[in-house]
Amino acid sequence: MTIEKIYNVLLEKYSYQGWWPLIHYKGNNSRKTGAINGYHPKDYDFPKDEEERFEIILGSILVQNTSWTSVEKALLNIDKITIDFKPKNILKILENDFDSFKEAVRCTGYYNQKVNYIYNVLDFYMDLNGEVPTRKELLKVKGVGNETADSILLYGYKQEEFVVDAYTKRIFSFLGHVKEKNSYLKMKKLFEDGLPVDYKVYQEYHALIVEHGKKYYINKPYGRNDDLLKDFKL
DNA sequence: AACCAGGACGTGA
DNA sequence: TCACGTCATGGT
Repeated sequence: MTIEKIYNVLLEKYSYQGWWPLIHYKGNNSRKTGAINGYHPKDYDFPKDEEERFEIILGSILVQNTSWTSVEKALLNIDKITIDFKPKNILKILENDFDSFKEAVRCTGYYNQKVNYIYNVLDFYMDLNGEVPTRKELLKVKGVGNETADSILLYGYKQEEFVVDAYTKRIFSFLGHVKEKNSYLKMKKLFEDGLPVDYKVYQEYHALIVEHGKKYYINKPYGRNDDLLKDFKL
């Protein structure tokens, strides 16, 4: 009940976020905290093809504990050394020009392991043959944890899987909806139980949480200046 | 000049 | 399970 109410407050305040950003999407989308381009507010009909889907998957790995500005740079770097973002051709770059690829993603940090993670996901993706992966299958891939799996499913496959991130934990523990150290799955369930089962709502809510988190939940004590959601504290 | 970023993994209690 | 160290570049 309250979870849904907070969604409406955030949407009212920040409006539509247009996640997941895609580097080749050119629209009327001048933006916003730490973001550059590629957002597509109110349009939930993504990904439109395999290239966009795999760009989302690549981004979900690269953005682990990293700002999106760095990820966008990396994606543009990759774009320069590949024909397109089809997994087949990304794999080709990895096999034929490993060092260039590594250099392309260096700016996102942890680049040694991220390159390996990307290879693992590629390998996994090829075996799918176009099928939609299950959450359990995704989690077996080394480099894909809870949040990355849910991001891939929610934004890459329009599956109703709510994404929980660090800001989600900070905001909703500040509000008193969860205990400080609740497990990922417990928090995920809180949102999935409190919302209509709709991938568009899930996509928008997570993006709004990040936007709000960037504004009030970076510096400790978290939420100190959160004038927007203070009324919802339990 | 610490501190954080749209985390995940391996280890040892 | 759970707490903690590690991975690393770029911003503020």
